[in-house]
Amino acid sequence: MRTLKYALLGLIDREPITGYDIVKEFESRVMANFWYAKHSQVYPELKKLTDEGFVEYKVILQGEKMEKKLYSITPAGHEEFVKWMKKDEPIGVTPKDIFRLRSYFTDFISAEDYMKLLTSQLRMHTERCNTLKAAMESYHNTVPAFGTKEYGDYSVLLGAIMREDYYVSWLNECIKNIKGQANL
Amino acid sequence: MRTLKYALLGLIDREPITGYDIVKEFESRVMANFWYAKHSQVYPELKKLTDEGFVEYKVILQGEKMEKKLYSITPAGHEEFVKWMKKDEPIGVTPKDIFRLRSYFTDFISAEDYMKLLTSQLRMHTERCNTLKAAMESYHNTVPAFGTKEYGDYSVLLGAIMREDYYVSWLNECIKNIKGQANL
DNA sequence: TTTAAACATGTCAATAATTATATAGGTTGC
DNA sequence: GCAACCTATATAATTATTGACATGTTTAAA
Repeated sequence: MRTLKYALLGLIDREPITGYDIVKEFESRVMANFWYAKHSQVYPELKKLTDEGFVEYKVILQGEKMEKKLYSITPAGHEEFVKWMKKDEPIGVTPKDIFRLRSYFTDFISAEDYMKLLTSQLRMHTERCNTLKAAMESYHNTVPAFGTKEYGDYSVLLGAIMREDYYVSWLNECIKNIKGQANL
Repeated sequence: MRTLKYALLGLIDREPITGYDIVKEFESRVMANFWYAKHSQVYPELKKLTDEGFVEYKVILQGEKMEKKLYSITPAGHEEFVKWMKKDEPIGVTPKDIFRLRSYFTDFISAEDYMKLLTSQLRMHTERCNTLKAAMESYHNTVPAFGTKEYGDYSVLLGAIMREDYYVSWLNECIKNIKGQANL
């Protein structure tokens, strides 16, 4: 399906951007909540998109010698991206989750050991949740206007917070269930 | 990290099982909620696990001629699996989500077109959610005892329902936000 | 001034995962 | 009898992803 292709086209369509800055976007608080790629995947894909005529670049200088490639979208690239944006896709397989895999096999672990894992997960997800909620505060309880970049940011941030909230709830539910049975 | 390895070891550790039935487990209502693999990934992995001495198999006959391999765990395999079960791992990167990628780029789509996608997603996730809730009814509001296979099933099913519930809530929130702005 | 961190781009090998192709036996119902 | 579907295993080709290797520049702080 080559989804990375569309992630790159979208970013480049917004404004000209370098490969390096694309990677930084993937590492950002907002984008990392639903997509990411390492630079070793991004640079080859940019090359491919250039070959296909969806993007183009001009070399600019940073300082005296250091070159960077500023990518921008071509008309063909914009068309390709907008076409993909409108496509309604089936939800497909649910994402993999290693901790759930362990939870499924709890018949091979003691309640004590599993409880340690649960509380550790709870701590980590609570922390991530708090980070996301702190980021949300910059919106001051106002939903940005649809059609702006800010609305996209807001919308996925809201989704990420809700996801972490539910995960924390699930972990708490598991802890409660086991405590109710085993007096730990 | 070779997580598939541990998914297979766990299934085989419970009771001897064929590759075909492992694939069926991955497609089942319960396991598909957190892990899956195609047969083309499972068979080579089983071969590898056999070479490594973590599992072994005996050939049995189905009918007159048809052979199948019944895999069972070795002591080394059991040890390897239990060691992994106790391992506390960082939560790592959040799972990728194509619909969220589209939501992030809503500045390239009309409110009408995006609303179509939202309602379609809502329909699909609601349906999945209802299927999961129907499966949950078999527990008759009773949490199975920790340490049983049933507890593992219950625990991940609960998590899956909570996940779909939150996703539906997020979609509804998005729909509400856009309706509030655009009078669609 | 030197040095550490960030900027900037790339390739390669290995692993992980998907899709497609191949083969063949077994069961059910019409 | 045979078609449709399920059981059962396997490989090939392709795509996705990671981690390591490789190289050099610029900036800001110590």
